[in-house]
Amino acid sequence: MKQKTIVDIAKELNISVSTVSRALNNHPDINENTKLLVNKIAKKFGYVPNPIALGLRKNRTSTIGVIVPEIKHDFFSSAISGIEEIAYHSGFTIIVCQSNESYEREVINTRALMHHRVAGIIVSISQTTQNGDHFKELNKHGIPVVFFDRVCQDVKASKVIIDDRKSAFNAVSHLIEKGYRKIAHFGGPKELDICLKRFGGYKDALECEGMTVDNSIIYFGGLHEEDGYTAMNKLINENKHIDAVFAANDPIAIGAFQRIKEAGLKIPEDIGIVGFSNNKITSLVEPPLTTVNQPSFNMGKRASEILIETINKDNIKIEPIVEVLDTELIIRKST
Amino acid sequence: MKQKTIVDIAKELNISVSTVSRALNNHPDINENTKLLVNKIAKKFGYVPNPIALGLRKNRTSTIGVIVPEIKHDFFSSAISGIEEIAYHSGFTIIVCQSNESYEREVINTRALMHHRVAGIIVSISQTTQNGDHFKELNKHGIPVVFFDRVCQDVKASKVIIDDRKSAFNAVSHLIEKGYRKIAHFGGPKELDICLKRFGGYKDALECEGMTVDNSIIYFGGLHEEDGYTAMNKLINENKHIDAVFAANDPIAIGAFQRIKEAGLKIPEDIGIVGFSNNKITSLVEPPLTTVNQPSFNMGKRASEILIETINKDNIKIEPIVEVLDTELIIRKST
DNA sequence: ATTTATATTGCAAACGTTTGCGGGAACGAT
DNA sequence: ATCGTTCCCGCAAACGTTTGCAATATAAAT
Repeated sequence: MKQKTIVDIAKELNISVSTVSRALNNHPDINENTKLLVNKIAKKFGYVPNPIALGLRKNRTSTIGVIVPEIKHDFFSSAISGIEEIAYHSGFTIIVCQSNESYEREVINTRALMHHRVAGIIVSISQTTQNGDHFKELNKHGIPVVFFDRVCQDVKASKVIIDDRKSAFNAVSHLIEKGYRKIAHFGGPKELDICLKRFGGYKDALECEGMTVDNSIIYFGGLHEEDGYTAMNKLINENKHIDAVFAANDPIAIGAFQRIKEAGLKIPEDIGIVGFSNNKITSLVEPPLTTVNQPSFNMGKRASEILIETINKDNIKIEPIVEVLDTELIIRKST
Repeated sequence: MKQKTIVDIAKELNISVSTVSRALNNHPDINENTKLLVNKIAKKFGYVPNPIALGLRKNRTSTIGVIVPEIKHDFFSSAISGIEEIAYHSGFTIIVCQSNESYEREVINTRALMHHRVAGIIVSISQTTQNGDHFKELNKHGIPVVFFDRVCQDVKASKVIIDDRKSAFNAVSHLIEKGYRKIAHFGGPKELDICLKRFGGYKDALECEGMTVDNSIIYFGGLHEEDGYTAMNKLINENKHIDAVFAANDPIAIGAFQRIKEAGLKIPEDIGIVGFSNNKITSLVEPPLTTVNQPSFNMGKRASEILIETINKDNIKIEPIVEVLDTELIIRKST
């Protein structure tokens, strides 16, 4: 079974394809009556414009590329959900790629999307990305980019972010307020800007209260559970005395959490703990974790909206938008 | 900046585009030497074939469509991860859509992917899908489909599934073995085949031990946490005495879990509980949940592999493959 | 009646590929 | 010298659209 084309419609009505094309696009040159006729036949034929032919003609498709480090992570999958939701209602489809935290793969994906002539790209960069040249290439080809959460500082593009520093500041201030005094920090990879900012917020909070930052209870590592676990493990083995942990994200917090429980220490009495992102899981562990709510779904939605606006503005150069979404400290039983 | 095309290469070498095309495709008609030349210039120009032009010509792209109920659910996002992983290494990109458990949207997505001339589609159907006609349309257009987990029985297509009945049987048998006698079942929507099968396994296990199935402690509802919570809530309010719960999936189990704890009942002493899917979270609650491990990532991978094989076999009609992946009962502290 | 403006349509090129067919050159065989 | 092969290459159509330009018809203005 073959799809009908405008050629079929043209033949059916004994008119030219150009007239059909214009009629379908509601071009003012075309007689209202023929428009009616054309649309009637189009409906009858179940005509759907071929997006590929269109893509070839316009040298651009109505597809949005999405690159994230790992699809299966809570934060990213709900962001993708948000992106898809908006895209769907605007007639765009999304192509999803994962970089697996590898710079090389991110570059390959970016190029592949470019060659696919996507209308735009939404990306949260990989841990190992130090250089944004591949995104600058996109600009040269007129493909707009929107970053979310993990942004590339040296690329001029719209960004949807949160105030990591302030959010971390609030989280740690809360710990201090609760009376915790020896607060460890389990950070993510130093290469990641957001991790540095969260670390910055941690320092701000301590200094704000005249407390000293003690480098011997600060660790930087990966973003996963095992990283939190090993950090906590070290602390315990080395007999470092702490009474609270501020983790750069929830998985790290959960890892630390497990090691703390294994050690027979009580949360929040012996050790307080706060995570970052408000992953589903944080509300379900016992005790539930205090964490910073990061509006993943909405970040995806906003990124999608901004990108689509930019696409529709077309050639008009618009200034990049930097949108900072609100976070909220969710205080639960772990502090 | 414009991408170079084979026309540019042809001009550069003063040969025809057809020769360039054939040279790049390693056609036997072409002289080895010119092949070398063409490839040299292609490399020099950074030539990348335009997938859109190719798509138009072949009336098919190298894109795989994926339709899932909700991207953000653990099970689906890791399946997508697996799909993408395989697709990436085979030179395919994936377009991801979500049906939001809506039949209508699933149909729309299916059609949209068809019009996008995807090479094939991987799908896990929505809760509300009773009818597979939209998938049969795909067959008519020669677009292969692979179902995973939630399959459409009346459509002839490859499937990657688990043995839901047997897995449920094992889970419930385990409960019985542990000495539980009044085992409730919190099922998902009856429209969903996998839920019926899990219910079937539950019954099998009871009957196998000569126990009677008591409809008053069996509930069917949604697949979410709140559904498990309300089911458990009812049971408690109505003073129904049970000593174990077999839930159709992990979120339901977690919901029940929370209500049980709220009631001050001890797990596993007062009530045993087993879930289904081995979502990340089940290992982190206290006590960790016994559950059935469902290899989501691998299901995605296999679905992807099978689809790509089918695509590459092209016109050759191959018999649908039904692949049943192994599950494993993960026994933890909740039973 | 002639010119001018307006409304409506069609022609053909273009987007970047692939591919069936035809054809010239070189070579060996007769 | 003629023929048949083999090797290599080019022409042109095709995939489904859009769009600048030309063309026709009709109406209005002079």
